[in-house]
Amino acid sequence: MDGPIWKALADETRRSILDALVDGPKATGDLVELFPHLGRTTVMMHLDILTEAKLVLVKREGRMRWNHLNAMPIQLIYDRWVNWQVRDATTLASGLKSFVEKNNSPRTHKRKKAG
Amino acid sequence: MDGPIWKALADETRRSILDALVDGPKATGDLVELFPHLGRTTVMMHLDILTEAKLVLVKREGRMRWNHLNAMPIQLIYDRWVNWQVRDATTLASGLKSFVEKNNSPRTHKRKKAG
DNA sequence: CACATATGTCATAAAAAACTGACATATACA
DNA sequence: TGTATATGTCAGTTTTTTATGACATATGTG
Repeated sequence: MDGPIWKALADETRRSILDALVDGPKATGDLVELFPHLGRTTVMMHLDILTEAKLVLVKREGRMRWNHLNAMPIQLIYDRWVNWQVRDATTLASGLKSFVEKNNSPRTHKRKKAG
Repeated sequence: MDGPIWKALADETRRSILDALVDGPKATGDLVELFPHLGRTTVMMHLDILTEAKLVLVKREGRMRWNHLNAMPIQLIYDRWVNWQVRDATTLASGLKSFVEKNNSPRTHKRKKAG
């Protein structure tokens, strides 16, 4: 249900795009210039993904496409997080807290490093 | 920097694992039983990703591995979100709000549906 | 020790996501 | 109309992620 939001936020480039939109709406071309290492098609694909997640709202003016930030969907994530916090407080009180303090780098088995 | 957290949360199975751990720590085998459509190796891979993101903390007892939820990293995401909210309030006041209300389904160009 | 159990590691296959070039459309403006 | 500009679409490759089977280690118990 909220899957698309998480997927949208999982990519570093897309999070950067959202950051760039915090100061106000930007045209697609303006955004493309912010990512010199990426092609225009790529940036547009990221914008589509953000738009499907409703994190970006699009307004057209002539041949310009203005991309607006929409922070509302993050509310959903926030709600989920609040639930965790409340229940986690209980978990901490019941013994996990001391474990966390004593056992900071548990180091499980190895995983191949990405790249 | 907080990339691993977002990546970890992007997957539905991993979010379910975190939900399952809210009630308290679980052994790896217990978690495997919660996902009958997945193999043990797969669940362990997800646990590794969650552990690297520090969303899950591991405690060993004999041959048992107890996986604990750790909600702390979400605080980082929360902080980022709060900043957005504050600045978004400004954005809304300066005209985006009426746009959002009038223009609910902007519908950009088509993207192939996943699957 | 012999055996069951729980977890750890590795190589590989399948699926999904990221990225791109080439071409298409649509608007502005002389 | 002709041309420049900004965005839209498509087909394809590359990279990353997800998933799994086969085998290894490590612990508990008779």
